Amino acid sequence: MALKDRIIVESLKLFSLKGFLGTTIDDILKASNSSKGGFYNHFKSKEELFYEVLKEGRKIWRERNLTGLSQTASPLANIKLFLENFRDYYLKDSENFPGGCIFITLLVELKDQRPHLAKEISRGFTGMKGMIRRYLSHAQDLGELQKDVDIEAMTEMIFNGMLGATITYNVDRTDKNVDTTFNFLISYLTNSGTSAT
Amino acid sequence: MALKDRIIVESLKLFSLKGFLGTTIDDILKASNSSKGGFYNHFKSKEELFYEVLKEGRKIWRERNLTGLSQTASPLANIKLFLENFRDYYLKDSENFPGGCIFITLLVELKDQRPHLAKEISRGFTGMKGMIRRYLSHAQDLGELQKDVDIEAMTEMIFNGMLGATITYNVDRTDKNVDTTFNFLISYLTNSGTSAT
DNA sequence: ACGCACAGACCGACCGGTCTGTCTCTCTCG
DNA sequence: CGAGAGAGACAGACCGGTCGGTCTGTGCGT
Repeated sequence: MALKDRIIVESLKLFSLKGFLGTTIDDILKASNSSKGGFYNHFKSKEELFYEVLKEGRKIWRERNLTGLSQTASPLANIKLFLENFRDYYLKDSENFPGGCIFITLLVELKDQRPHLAKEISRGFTGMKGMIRRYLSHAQDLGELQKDVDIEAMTEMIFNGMLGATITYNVDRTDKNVDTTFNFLISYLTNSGTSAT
Repeated sequence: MALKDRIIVESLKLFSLKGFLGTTIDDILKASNSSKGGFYNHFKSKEELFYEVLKEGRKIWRERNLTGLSQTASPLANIKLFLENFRDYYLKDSENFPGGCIFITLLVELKDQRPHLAKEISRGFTGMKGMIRRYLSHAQDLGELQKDVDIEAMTEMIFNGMLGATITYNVDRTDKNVDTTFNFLISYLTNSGTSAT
């Protein structure tokens, strides 16, 4: 693998563990077996690396969470699959994210210290929340969800539940809590369906 | 106010905004209008300050969240009051926590960089989750909650929902999302009660 | 006169970033 | 085909600034 890619991949892991400001250039150089000259030949600053790492992180996020989702499947099935993907293939991907979800780590670290970088991260969260809302709304339109379900409240609840479970998992690294939360969300969706048993 | 207290109070705000490692001694000295000599006369290291700030933060947390809770009231009423306290008096306390909940900020920052400090923080979260579980369990014993309610799942859901909503609020500072989430949790508790309307 | 509370100069370590130099690959021209 | 010039890739010394922490000194209350 070429140096530039090696730097990005190793930085992704380091940022996930120590954040952006907490990771030094020397940390990155050691992990990617390079030097200052090698680094600044490919990136004009640490901040430019940030954007490239964010792009790579998002690519992996999509691979883990969006595989299997389809236009043809029902919206309700899609959102359940998304929750399962997130739980089984994203959260527990300690290969790419040894310190847990990199987006939360960076968002919390940078929101008041580098607002312009944090803003870029939060666009991803806005997008994810929008996706949840669209699926729910579409499901209700198709009659898959009961008419009296409050789409906005359910969106917030699913989103915040996922966020909280992610942090809990990042900290204690046990499956139990996160599995319990995701199972609750999935079964709540099932019970809100029109063919609830 | 004496210098030591001034340093602790200002550090609380700064830690909430920039984290522990992101806040420099000079930041603290400027905010508390002091000098190196003044600081190290009261604290033998930055890490010692951490513990004192954590203690102060917890004191404020208890003041905001536990007022009104009583042994005599019903457990279900207590947990609902707790949720309202958290939403109205703790989360929105930008006086003491201008950067949002200090415990989450510090936990995310330190979990892989200063594990022994993070461990101390996470004890607080464990305690809060235990409190929720005890209230729910007690409520079910008293017949306030339906027998088929899964206490463990509900505990995780409330806890993770609060956690997620707190981060969401820290980032976008709008009441709407957090209010929606807390209203959902409170009404879900109500609907799980034996006297549900 | 003694001791606590504080001020601020100072220290070695480390930060992000620059700069010079070397090595190697490729393209050009006789 | 081969010599040499140019360019990109990388190594590492170096720079000014900042970090947490130390040390000396000073003023003040007792």
